[in-house]
Amino acid sequence: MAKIQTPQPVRGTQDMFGETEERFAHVVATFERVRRLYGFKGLQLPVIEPTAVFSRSLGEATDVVSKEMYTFEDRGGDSITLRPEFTAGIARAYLTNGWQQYAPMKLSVHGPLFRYERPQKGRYRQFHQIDAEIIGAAEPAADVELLVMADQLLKELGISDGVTLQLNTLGDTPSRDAWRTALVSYFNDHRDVLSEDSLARLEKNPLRILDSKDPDDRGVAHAAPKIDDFLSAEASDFFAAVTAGLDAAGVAWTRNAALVRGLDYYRHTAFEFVTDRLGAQGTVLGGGRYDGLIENLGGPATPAVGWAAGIERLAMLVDAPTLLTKDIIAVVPNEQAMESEAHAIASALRRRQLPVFTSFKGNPKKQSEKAKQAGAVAILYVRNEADPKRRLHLTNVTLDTDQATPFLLKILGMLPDQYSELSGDDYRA
RNA sequence: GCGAUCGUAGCUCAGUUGGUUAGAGCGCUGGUUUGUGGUACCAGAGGUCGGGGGUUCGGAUCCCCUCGGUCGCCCCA
Repeated sequence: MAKIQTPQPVRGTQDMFGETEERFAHVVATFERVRRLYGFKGLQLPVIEPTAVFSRSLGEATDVVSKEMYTFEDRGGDSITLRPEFTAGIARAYLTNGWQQYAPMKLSVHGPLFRYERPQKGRYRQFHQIDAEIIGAAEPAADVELLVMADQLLKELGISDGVTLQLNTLGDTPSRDAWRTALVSYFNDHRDVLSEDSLARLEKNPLRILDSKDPDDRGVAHAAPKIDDFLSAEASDFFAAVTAGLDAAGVAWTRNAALVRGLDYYRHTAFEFVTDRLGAQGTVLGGGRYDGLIENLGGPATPAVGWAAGIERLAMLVDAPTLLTKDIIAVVPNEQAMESEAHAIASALRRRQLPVFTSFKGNPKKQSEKAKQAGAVAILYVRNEADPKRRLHLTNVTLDTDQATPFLLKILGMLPDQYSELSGDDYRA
């Protein structure tokens, strides 16, 4: 009989467990806490959307739309896409639910996203982001609040040290278009020195040449026309208001005039929190203002700002969590006959909110070893004694001597009434 | 899509210029010892050497193809 081949996981997906999972959960929990501090409402959105949601809003020519989307036809013949980002889906929900009535809206989401790319460090085909958006606010104060929140989040995660906020403005639509035209003409005059990649960018996304990694491009890119020379008075004032707001809030930032965003819909503020600790994937959180997006989806002109951050990338930067469950104890029956009583005691303690480790099998010694591996601070042995008062014994494993007695009394207080006494000893000394 | 690199037991890895029955540690199972102190010892199970093809008397080892992991380019969080 042929051996059954175990199916392998889909490339670029991950099974998170143990420390990896704890780091991930810690990032999400911290985000959920911080976004509430700023009054952002939570959202749960579909993972699948009509393909047009993304193709119309991100720009047909972008890599995401042209070659990275998981798109398929469903049984009814409709073109469906697994979301490659949050913003477009949020904009769609805003329009189809009539949320204009709530504007301005502060929204947050987190969950899986899908992009068909070659996996590498900090990059997966199914990856996860946290995301915050303010829709329907044209004021620079909205940009500032989002950035202050991002800054606080990174600080609370304890990863702000190696991370810097890089800030730029892309101007309003007239400014951006004028700048873009100037860039195309400038780079066309310097085709001879541009790298092969950048020649392709010149056709598709000339702004991208500015942050090219190719040494050949750096010189020309550095001398390229600056957005500042094309900013309208309004765009200039807007950016000044944003930077003034950040300064007032005590958020550190650096200007990066070469910072551009990959997707078409960005205007005005563009920003990235960048680190050098993640190999090729330096951006840990990125976003900006996208005043044109909602119009692209057939809605009214609606100003909006937002950012997203890769949970996996944040999780890799977080210090190894020392958040192993505190005060977990193990309940071990001294012999087979005491097994059901031991489990009853374990359940009683758990109902009183105490984390309890139990084994399904093994002699007392094996169970004790397992308990220690699981991080139990103490082991409660259930002995085969006729007198309930003599039946329980607590052995301290890792508690300090001065903590041991209060802990024993705490456990005694949690036990069912028939156990009025609890002996104890300490093997640490 | 392109490039580099790796792929031997559940895990981390040895395996010398190609040479009999492919090894270790940890983990797992059973047992002995012990004072229920992350003890020590004994025994055991577990491997299509990623897959396919080729060269050879003989391939884990050399060659080709393929699949997968990792890292980089592109792009992006």
